[in-house]
Amino acid sequence: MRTRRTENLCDAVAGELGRRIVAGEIAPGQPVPTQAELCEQLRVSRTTVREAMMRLQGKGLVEARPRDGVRVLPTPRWNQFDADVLAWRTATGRVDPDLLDQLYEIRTCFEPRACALAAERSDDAGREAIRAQFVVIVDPSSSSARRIQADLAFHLEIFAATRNIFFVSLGAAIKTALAMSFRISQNRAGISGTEIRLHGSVCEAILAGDAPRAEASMHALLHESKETARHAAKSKGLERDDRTVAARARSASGDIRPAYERLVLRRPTDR
Amino acid sequence: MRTRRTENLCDAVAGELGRRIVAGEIAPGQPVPTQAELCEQLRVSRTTVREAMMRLQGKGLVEARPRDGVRVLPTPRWNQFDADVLAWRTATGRVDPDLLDQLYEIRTCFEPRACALAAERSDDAGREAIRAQFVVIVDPSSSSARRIQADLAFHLEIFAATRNIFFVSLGAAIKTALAMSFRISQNRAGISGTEIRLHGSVCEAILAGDAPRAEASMHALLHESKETARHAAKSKGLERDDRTVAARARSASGDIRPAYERLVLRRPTDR
DNA sequence: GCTTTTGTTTTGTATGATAATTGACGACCG
DNA sequence: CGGTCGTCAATTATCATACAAAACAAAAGC
Repeated sequence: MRTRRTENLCDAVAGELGRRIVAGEIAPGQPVPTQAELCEQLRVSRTTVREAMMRLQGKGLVEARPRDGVRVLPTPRWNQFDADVLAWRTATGRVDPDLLDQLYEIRTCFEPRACALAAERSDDAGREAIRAQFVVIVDPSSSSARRIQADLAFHLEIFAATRNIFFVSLGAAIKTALAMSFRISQNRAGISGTEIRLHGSVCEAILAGDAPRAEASMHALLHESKETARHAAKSKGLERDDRTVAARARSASGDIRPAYERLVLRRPTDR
Repeated sequence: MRTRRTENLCDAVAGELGRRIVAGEIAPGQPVPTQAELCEQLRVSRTTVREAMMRLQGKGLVEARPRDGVRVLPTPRWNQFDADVLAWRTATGRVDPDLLDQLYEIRTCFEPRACALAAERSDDAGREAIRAQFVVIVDPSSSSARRIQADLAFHLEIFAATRNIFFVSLGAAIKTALAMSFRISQNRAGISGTEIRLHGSVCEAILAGDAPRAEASMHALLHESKETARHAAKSKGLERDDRTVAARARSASGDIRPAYERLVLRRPTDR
């Protein structure tokens, strides 16, 4: 794997504020605490707060103006296709059924067409990458986590095979939300036989270069998996996943300092 | 209109660097000048350079590491659906035919389905907004600029009518690129009769709540307009548009200071 | 009553100092 | 000869502080 660079302070602060905002703790139009207040609350310098704020500004979450402070922008201004924003939206610990529905709606636009393009344009390496992930999915000895990972990679490899940078970027953006969706679906029952069969159909069609069938199969797969996810989300709203639960607890308590310190594993200099 | 807040230094620097990067002046994997060098080149403080860098980092354009400096990430890591990134890509002054093709490819995924959803879900206000823009498009007395603006608004209103936040956000992201595309198509011949008719067909179908027809009409419109744009882009690559040409000239000369000063209309303190 | 001025609050920018990270190189040891 | 470890230096990361600029509000002056 890649060297996992230690998350720096600015990342942590941006994540903290970003999660608070997308969770709706500060309503659109409302002001975020002033930079001076955030310095105190989070025990970091104003430089760091400002750098974090710049990130949020770049994602369209907030807007700053002198004297008025920093205010949360209306949700249509948010860059919903930003990987961080989408990840923060799924980090609340509970499943947002609205998000799930809207996500399937756009996936239904994209993924069938991506399959068609992949069938037409993929090279040997691309096809092999897709096939390899499918093998893991059907392998009965795969653990649940491993299968979820492969399912995710399967979809991402299809995007990569389209040779259209927008599809690739879209995959990266929804990656986290996709993983959440898969976790919900495969909650404990594991993946259904129907879904495995449909994955196989998609895979075969792409390998065979059969664009229409690839498109149709993915369409069917999305329909099937949407129903599964919806049922799973309704019956029980995903309650374990350590990091997520911790985040929720912190968020509920309103206390950020201890959580922040846990996050970066050290304290800023005490004076 | 809205009060156009004066662009601040950090915005200008982020834009300058962002444009350089997406224009390919610094290849992926290559290092951006160090923050100290950028301070000198752009005549701004390191604070400002760093804040701009944070914005670029948030968009996945670059990654910073101590000792190694800031390096441009490979293009698949870029957030291609970020409004700024897409705007910078279209700010080069010349039309990138590859971008145009890929853009049409994703629009073909999205927009027909958006029309179907709009036909199913739009309320009176939404339908009226779409109709109003169509009226401007067909009005023979509309100026070219006005018609381009209305064409853009027409498509954005359709996204808004889907009541799916992802479509809305997508519209905002591709807005600038869409405008560029329209400018190319309507270069001097104006909008074609066929395109006007197809716009009408889309509009009617949505107002009538006829989802399949709305979808099909938009599909046809995209096909038609793609051909038009491709021809226009081939025959002549869009050569006027003051701001754009200025940006290209600056970019070619490699001199950034005068351009930057023009941008913010004043000099930083000379000491 | 209207305009102007002045003040206040908040973000914006600059500067300098110090800490942390990490790649490169070389010393040391097996 | 080869590998491991430590030292050094370059660069970003963080902090503290000061002042500038913008925007709004209230007071002052006509």
